[in-house]
Amino acid sequence: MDAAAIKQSLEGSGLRCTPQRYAVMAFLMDHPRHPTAPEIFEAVNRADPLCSRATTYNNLRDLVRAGLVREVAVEGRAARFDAKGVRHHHFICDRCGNVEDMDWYDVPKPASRSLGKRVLRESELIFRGLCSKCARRRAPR
Amino acid sequence: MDAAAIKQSLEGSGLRCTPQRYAVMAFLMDHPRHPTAPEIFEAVNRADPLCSRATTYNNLRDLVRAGLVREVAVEGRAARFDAKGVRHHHFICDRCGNVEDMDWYDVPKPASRSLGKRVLRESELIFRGLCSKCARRRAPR
DNA sequence: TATTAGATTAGATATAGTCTAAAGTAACCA
DNA sequence: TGGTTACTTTAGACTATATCTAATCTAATA
Repeated sequence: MDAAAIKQSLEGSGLRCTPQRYAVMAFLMDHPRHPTAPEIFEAVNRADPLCSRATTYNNLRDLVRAGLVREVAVEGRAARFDAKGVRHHHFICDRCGNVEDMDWYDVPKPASRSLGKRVLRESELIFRGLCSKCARRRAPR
Repeated sequence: MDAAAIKQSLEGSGLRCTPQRYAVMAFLMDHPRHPTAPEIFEAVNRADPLCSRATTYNNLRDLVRAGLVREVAVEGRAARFDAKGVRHHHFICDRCGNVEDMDWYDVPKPASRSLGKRVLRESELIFRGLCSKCARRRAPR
């Protein structure tokens, strides 16, 4: 996605396109591997040493609020983020903790009785097991 | 679940039943609301002020490794835990962040082509939206 | 241009989790 | 029983992650 498109999606969501916010968004689109907040900060701050931690975190929050970015549900202590692009599920490796994307498919919704008064917005799947690298190590040949 | 049963499940998993480990396990069984690690520590430490933070965290790790406790995948910075009992999915409220249990049902597995060399152990669902309390506040009446 | 709302900054602070070294406890075996 | 060993706990230091604060800057707009 090019600069103009990013700018447009920010402004379309009511966010000013500041250089710092742009940098966060661009990094997320270039790195669809669910980077952690510290990784994002480190990368953005390396490119622009004046961009502070607070700004990076503020922008991540703003982008999530605006619906342009998703915070990924994983265990582990650093928050992980994902620019919303193609829908996908997640595979979390039991052993190394890596989070990988899995093809999207629709999931049967819960019975409305079990849903109660809750308002359902979306359903995502988390698969667990061993990623291909760890599976290879575990059962070599 | 009574004391003997907890003791038995610990020892059946190769863990000594120490007073501190027992306290963590008993707290999790009594509070199936996915408490955070700090909440667990605070409760256990209140009952037994000598039980240290390191011990609580070590025991949580041991219980997860032994398969008696599950670490719940949520965004947010404090780890949340859940004694393994009845299988269930999770509903996370967009607004207040609370994690609630949802009835279990089996989920279609991913195509083996998309799975590749990964080894799948389990699949769990995360529903997102508004919990009943927040839904009421949002759309009163 | 003046006003105002929104953003950014550095650094302090808060919160969560891990590590260390010493001491304590339980299992086991001669 | 006593000795050996592996496991466990403890307090507190330390690290990592995230948020807050107050001052300053920037951009939109009247």
